[in-house]
Amino acid sequence: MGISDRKEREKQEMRRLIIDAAMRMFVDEGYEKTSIRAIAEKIEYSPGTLYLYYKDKDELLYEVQREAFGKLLKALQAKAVSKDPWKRLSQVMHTYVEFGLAHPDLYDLMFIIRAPMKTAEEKGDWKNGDTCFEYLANAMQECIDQKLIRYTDSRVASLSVWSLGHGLVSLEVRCRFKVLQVSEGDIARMIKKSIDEHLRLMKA
Amino acid sequence: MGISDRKEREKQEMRRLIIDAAMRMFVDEGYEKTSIRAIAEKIEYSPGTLYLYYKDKDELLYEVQREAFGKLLKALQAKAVSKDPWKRLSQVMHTYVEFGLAHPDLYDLMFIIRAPMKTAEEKGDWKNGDTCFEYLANAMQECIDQKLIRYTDSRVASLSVWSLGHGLVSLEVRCRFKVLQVSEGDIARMIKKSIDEHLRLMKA
DNA sequence: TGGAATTACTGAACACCGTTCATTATATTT
DNA sequence: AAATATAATGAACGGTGTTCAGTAATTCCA
Repeated sequence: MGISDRKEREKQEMRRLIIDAAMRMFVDEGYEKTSIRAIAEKIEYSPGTLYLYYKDKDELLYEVQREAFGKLLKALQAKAVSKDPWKRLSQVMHTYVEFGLAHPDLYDLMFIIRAPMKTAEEKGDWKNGDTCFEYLANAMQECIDQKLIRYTDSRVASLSVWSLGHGLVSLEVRCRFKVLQVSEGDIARMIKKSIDEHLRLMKA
Repeated sequence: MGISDRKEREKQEMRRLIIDAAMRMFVDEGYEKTSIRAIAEKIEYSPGTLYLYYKDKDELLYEVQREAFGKLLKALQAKAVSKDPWKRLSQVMHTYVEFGLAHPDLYDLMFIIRAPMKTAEEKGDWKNGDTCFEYLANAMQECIDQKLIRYTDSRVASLSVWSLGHGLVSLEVRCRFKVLQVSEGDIARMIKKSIDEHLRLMKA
């Protein structure tokens, strides 16, 4: 049946059109400040139309988040590929933090804002987010298997390094490091050093 | 001049009335979900009146944030008082994380949400926030002076432990640890362990 | 003490927001 | 060509933060 195929294709194209516009606007203006009306205007449809393709703004964000995790995953697959798990762990961390600092608004909607998790809970999984975490967890597990680090519980170890990375990125993008009274360039250097030092301390 | 004294006193009382209501409601419902109208109704004034005492919602948050940091500071002064800087460092970290997990909505408006920093930038300082950070920085500096830890740069060391603590709390309160597929109780234990392990690794 | 001036407060109005739904336009099927 | 099914619309609903002309209360001064 050719017609329903085309209909399905057109529907997917419409969803793409919406998501592309939404992603660009979320990144340019932030999630909260981007209105459904503004997205609709950008793609030259009426506000109501968006609701024929996505059930609410939260679902829109869920999709954008999924794509954002896809980007992070691609970055990991490109830059964190060392066979040596210890090296790979370091690559994962630096890639993660660099991604966050380079795309603060994407990072925001992936890891900081509250909204999206509503839909994520309903759908029962955190698309691509899971995969990104596994990337870290695998490197960590291999490190422990090969007794390269001083942790024994790989879950706690993963929790720690992820939290450190997230803490560094999120305090930075939310301007909380202003309290340090240090120039932006210095902060960037200190963030890198912070990761390296932590990895150094972990080393068996 | 007694009258203008009383006027000033009444003005301060009014500001207290507003802030107390705002804080309670921010904590109960969150910042975004608390409307100016709702605060006004709670204290039985019209919405416009609030604007005679605070210039916008952001300034309201700035004040609430200041009080929240006051609470954290009090907690630190109560629970992190060991003479031994190493012990004190551990007390600071555990107090910080316990505070965040016990008061997630306060923590939210202190360290996570974007809004308040606008006013903080205008006012040029982060009231009480600075003092809380100094509490950590001092303990850290003493540790380094006494060569108790393997860091050399106290700023990087402070950055690291704060980021770790913040990462743990904020990923938890924003439900990102769901990816771990672990029960809430276990996560709480892993968070504590994560801090202890990190301190252990830091030890000289 | 009584009228003028100052201060405090109000609440309707403005320009937004996410979302819904009866209506209209388009496309497909019979 | 008419009937049906699908797609899109945009006005309307109940909400938001904020402003401001108008009113009520208080203080001041003759």
